[in-house]
Amino acid sequence: MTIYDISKMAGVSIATVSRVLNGNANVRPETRKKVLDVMERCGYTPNAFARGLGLNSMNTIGILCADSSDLYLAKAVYHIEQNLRLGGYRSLLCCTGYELENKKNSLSLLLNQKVDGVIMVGSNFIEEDDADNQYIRDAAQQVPVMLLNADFDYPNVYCTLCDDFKAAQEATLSLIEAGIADILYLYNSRSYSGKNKLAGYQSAFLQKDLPLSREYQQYYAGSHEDVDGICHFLDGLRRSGLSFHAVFASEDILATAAVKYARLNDLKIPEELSIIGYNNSILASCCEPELTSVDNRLEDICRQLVKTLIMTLGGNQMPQKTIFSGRLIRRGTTAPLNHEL
Amino acid sequence: MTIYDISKMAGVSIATVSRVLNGNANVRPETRKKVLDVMERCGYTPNAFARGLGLNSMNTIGILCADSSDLYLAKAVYHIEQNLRLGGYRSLLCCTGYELENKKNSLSLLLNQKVDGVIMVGSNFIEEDDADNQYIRDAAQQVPVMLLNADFDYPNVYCTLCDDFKAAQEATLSLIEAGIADILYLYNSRSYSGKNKLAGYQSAFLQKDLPLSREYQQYYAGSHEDVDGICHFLDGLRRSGLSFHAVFASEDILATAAVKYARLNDLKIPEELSIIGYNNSILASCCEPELTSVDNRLEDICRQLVKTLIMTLGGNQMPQKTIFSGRLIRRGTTAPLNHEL
DNA sequence: TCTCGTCCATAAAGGGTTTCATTGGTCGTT
DNA sequence: AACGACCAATGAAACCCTTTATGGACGAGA
Repeated sequence: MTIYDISKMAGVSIATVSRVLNGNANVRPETRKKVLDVMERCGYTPNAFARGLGLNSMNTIGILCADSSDLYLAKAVYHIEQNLRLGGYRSLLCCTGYELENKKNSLSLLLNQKVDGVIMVGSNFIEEDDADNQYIRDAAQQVPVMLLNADFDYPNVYCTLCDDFKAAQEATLSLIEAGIADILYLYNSRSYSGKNKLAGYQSAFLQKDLPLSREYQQYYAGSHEDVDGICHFLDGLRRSGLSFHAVFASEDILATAAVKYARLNDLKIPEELSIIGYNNSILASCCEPELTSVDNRLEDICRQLVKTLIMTLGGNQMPQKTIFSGRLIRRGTTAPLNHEL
Repeated sequence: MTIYDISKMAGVSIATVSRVLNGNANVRPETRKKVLDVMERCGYTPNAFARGLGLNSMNTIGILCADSSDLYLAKAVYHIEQNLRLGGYRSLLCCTGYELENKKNSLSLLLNQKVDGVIMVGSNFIEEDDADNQYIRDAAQQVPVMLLNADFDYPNVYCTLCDDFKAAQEATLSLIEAGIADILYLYNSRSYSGKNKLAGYQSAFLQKDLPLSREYQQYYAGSHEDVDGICHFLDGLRRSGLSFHAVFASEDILATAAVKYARLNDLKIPEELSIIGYNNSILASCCEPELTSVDNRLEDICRQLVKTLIMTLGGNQMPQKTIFSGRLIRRGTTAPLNHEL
């Protein structure tokens, strides 16, 4: 069942059928109806490959993400897919892992598949050594490249992100203003956004004229999902003599581990240990007490990112950077406002 | 840069170039090398659309899942994508939500896109009223349809699943054998696998000649992610006079809420309340104590499912049903083996 | 009559795959 | 040595199904 069959049955040429398919205005209403009727009757759908060949597009966007089973990335992928589909695009998902070589391979896989655009989910796609980012610049030569939560200045690369610096600063300030100065910053990523969070934490101390100690900025190198490992890590810090009355974590899972650590060591939350997480994920509500966490506007970011992409593909000029403000969601692991210890 | 350019530069016909591209054996090694050299030098990659048109396939599989931000479904999608990519296939992701109409729409979206196969992730794709499942049968007419954790008997439909009945039975038995008879079964899905779990729970009571009470089988209708809502739900049950010393939940999130409920009510785990979850997700390790949970072999299932699909696409005859056995992972929310209350 | 729009058809891309025919060489037979 | 059978390697051309540029037919208005 091809466009030829339809054209014959409707008594018109294939060009007219094509015009009907593509909503071209130059078709008399009667003709249009006739063609549509035949299509309907035959259950005809145009061949997607032939269409792709003709239009050089199958309305497909490539989504790159390191690990779509990660709570945060999964949510991002979900919202992106939703928005893309509503905009008439399909989502080709590619999980790359965290190694540069794999990221490059996955990217060229998508480009070979002739996607109309690429979305990179997570700031881990920006490499430390800028020379390594050539693969992004190369891709941007072919299609628009959208970065979620990363910042990269290059033509045809569009960034949509949360101001993690400010959000982290605000979260840290809220702890300081509650009278806590020994705040452990616990993080597990040195990506672009990871760095910004750390910088935000640091800036809060500078702003309050408090001393900043390297020992209070701890990087956890283990698996994202190893809650016990994180607990032990915290335990090790305490045993090594580090004393802290608050933990600010770069991810909810780290904060969750901190809650568990407090539980295991009979520390009262928030009186003896305040905890702030990041991402405001479902883990926040799984904790007892519930986690205070930074909401980094993932849903808004995804919506805006896809909107920018679709507009760009439509030939519109769009801003290359959009920044959202995070916000602190106060729950049970921090003292309520106006509360003095 | 087309196959014509390459053929000219290499001094062969396009047929030969195509043969080289597709690994056809009937090409002299020197000729092959010559062509490959030219391709390399020109950085040539064949046009995916043209290829799709010629082969009627772009090696793409459609993945349908209700909500890829759901912890469990996200993991499934992740493993499926990994295995597909390793097998040389691309993944077109489509999140459908839980409404039949949307599932149908998403499915025809994928079929119009001419995917080589469809994977439905989650037993919620099987409808209660079998007439509604016509959309699956229709799809199976066009491409192989793979169901994850669902059972559906129809030509060209392949099912890979966990024996949830047995796993749930085993989990329930382990509680009974620890001396607990008032076991609340808490579930939030009436899908195929949800029903099997419930039946497994029931059968354990029958097997032990214990009375089975409707009141101990509670369906939670609220949001998957509303931990507080679940807590309140449990609280309501207790207040209404229901007494239970164990909770067996059809999902870890429900079990997590039960842990929280115990915490809020100062119930000792597992002495006063034993809890078993399902899926053995990361939530299990976020709890304190850690959740005993049923591991339903998701990773194995995904691997097998994709293997079956790829073999089927390769023209091999494959079994239409593969069943894995779940296993109970004992952790802190149940009494250790040989422990008598 | 000439011009201009509207509607539609013809045919040419678009870039591969694949069938079929052809060539040239190897091998076995007589 | 001559011949035919057979096979590996290759090329020409058909085919896959659209989109779209070009231009023709036709009717209306000047």
